[in-house]
Amino acid sequence: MLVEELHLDPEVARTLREQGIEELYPTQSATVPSVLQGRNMVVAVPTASGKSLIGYMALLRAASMGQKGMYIVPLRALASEKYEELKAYEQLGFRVAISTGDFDSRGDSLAGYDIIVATSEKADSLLRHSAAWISKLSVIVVDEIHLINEPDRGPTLEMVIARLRKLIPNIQVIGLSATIKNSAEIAEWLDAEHYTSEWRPVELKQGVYANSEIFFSNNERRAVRKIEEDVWSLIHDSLSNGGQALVFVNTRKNCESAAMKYRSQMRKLLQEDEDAEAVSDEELQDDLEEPGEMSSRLKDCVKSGLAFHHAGLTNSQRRMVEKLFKERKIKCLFATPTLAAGINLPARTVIVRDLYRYDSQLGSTLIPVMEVKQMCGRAGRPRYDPYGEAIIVAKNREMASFVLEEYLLGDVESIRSQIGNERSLRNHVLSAVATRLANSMGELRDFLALTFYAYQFDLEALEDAAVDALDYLRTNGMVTGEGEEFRATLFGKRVSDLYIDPKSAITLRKLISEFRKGKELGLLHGICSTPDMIPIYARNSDSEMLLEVIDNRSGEMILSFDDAEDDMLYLSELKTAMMLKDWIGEEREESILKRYGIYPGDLRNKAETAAWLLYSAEELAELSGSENAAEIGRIARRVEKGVSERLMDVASLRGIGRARAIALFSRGFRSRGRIAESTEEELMRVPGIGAQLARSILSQARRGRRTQEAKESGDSIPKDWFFDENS
DNA sequence: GTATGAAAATTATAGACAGCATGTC
DNA sequence: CTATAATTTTCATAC
Repeated sequence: MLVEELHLDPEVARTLREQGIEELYPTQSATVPSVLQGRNMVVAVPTASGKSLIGYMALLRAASMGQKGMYIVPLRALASEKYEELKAYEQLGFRVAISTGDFDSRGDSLAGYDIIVATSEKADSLLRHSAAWISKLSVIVVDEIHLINEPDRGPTLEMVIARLRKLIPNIQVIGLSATIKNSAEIAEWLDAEHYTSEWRPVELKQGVYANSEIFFSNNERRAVRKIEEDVWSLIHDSLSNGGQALVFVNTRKNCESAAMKYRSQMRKLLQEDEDAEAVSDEELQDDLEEPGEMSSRLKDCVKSGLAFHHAGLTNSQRRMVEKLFKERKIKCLFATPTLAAGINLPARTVIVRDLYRYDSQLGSTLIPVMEVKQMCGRAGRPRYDPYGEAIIVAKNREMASFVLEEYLLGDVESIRSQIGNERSLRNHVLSAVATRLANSMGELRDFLALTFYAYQFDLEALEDAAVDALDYLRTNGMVTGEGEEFRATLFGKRVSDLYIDPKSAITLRKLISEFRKGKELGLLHGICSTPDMIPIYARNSDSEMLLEVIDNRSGEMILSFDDAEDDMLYLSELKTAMMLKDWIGEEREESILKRYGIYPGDLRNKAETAAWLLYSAEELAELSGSENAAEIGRIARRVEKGVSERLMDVASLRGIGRARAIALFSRGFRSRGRIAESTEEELMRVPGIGAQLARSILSQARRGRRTQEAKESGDSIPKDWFFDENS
């Protein structure tokens, strides 16, 4: 179908043509006309088959009628990707915004925008804050709607959809899904049309490799020349035909060791290829320069034309690796599932090396068919590759026939609502009550009736579980009111707004009242014991050291080891707390990474989460009138930046983080005042500070001197912790 | 007693959202 | 088809 047959606004049609979209893909032709009539739609098709455009059309239709639309995605990185794509439509006069936890469009409010891209949690948070513009939404596009099946994050997505449908009964819902067994059931739940297809713009050949031979699902076979070992043979096969390879493995360690292992072969291969473009030194210097052994291994690999990609990399390292792969300066990439469902990074050849993955609950398990399909779906770059090839590696013939049967020809799993669990209900029941969506059991029931759970299973059971959650919230002072009517307390409302788990809030409350000077470790440990923080893993060999800390520093703790339900878990929490303590000490990052056996990405993630929880603790402390609020706030800011008490003054300058604060301090610039008295030339002699930054911090320091005193603020008014109600 | 090396036992294991106020080389 | 790689400990053997 041609774009002009859609009878679009001529301006919209012209913009599409400018992007090279003249003719729609079959998937789009089959769905866009209905979408443009305002119908609900669930589209379950492979990745990279032009799903997003279906959503964009719905958003553009709404915008051209003066209404708002929201595009909901599961990852921050995806939000940026969609935001960049949607910005192309700003020339039509529409305004596009992005809103995620770490990045917001400039401007005070989202009210002035026509299209808003947000993560599911951010969308939930916006709903909790009851922004007035929400009622102006006329369409939501839910990308990767099958993630409703995720135990941790699925409930949020499901609740956001249910809430928006409750709030705006006529809202148009576009659900974009991977191919799953029961996508029709999702469509029925949403009163939507249902479309599913296996069509892709690039042909995909899927096969199993065993004994130097690939067996394709279409019954073709191909022998692969064996070079040293199986995986390298497959990579070599693809690369020597001008392709790129993306190899999925099951652990970070495997990911790195595989990349390291093939460096020399890769270099040899690159030397034979004349038009191979090497990675320049500047690129290596600027963007991959991070402390730690992993970072130097990564640099080593990139120089050889291959790389690894997992969540232990910092975000800048990840973006850099992705960019180099897109530019074809990296020919072969080993990845954990980070790349399976993440941003769009296709390769000619996808190799699935491992089908088993360790699960802390179940031990070693086969990974879901859906996930393998997602990985395989990354094969074949539209417009560049003639076809894509996805190959699953099997140990032997028996395994190969199992793989063919179950993974290549078999059904994809069904998805199930996950909101029934305790954690999900205490979170979302609180938010429903706090936003006045549900003021009584009847209203709560009406709301729950709109969930996929109620559609798929049974509203009665859900209601019973919700009553339990409500009791929990009541006994812990977050919900009040007897009998039929209930409402959130001030405490409950704040917990909902801060977006923390009610269970975390209860821990924070204890920490706030029992925190004293000298109990920083205890505070940090308490933060690490909340369900919102996933602690770093404590190895067996860490136990001795950790138990010693418990013996010698029990005075610094707030939650004691003796009361712990799970000893190993307590040790993990304590280890995480100690890592954070070092982070806000002046320990070198490199030695922290080594001491705790973690990667730079983990350190940043834990610090970010801890800073958020400490900020929440500060807010709750203020709410209760606790005198600990200010001190907890200071620790929150230190964790955010990773600096010690004495570095705080210098680190409060914009552009100065951990490393530069230490560098400045050690060269005598110990305060903003001291910096204000210096010159740009002097500052530039400090490593890591260039001309631009020197000018910026100098002017900040000088300006800051004048406004310092004005910033002193008064104490908060003490309020009853438990029973103070919403007005 | 101790050096050596192979075999056996043990250890460890993917990912990533949110508050709030603004922006480095 | 409830895995596997890396690391540490154990143990047999030779000197």
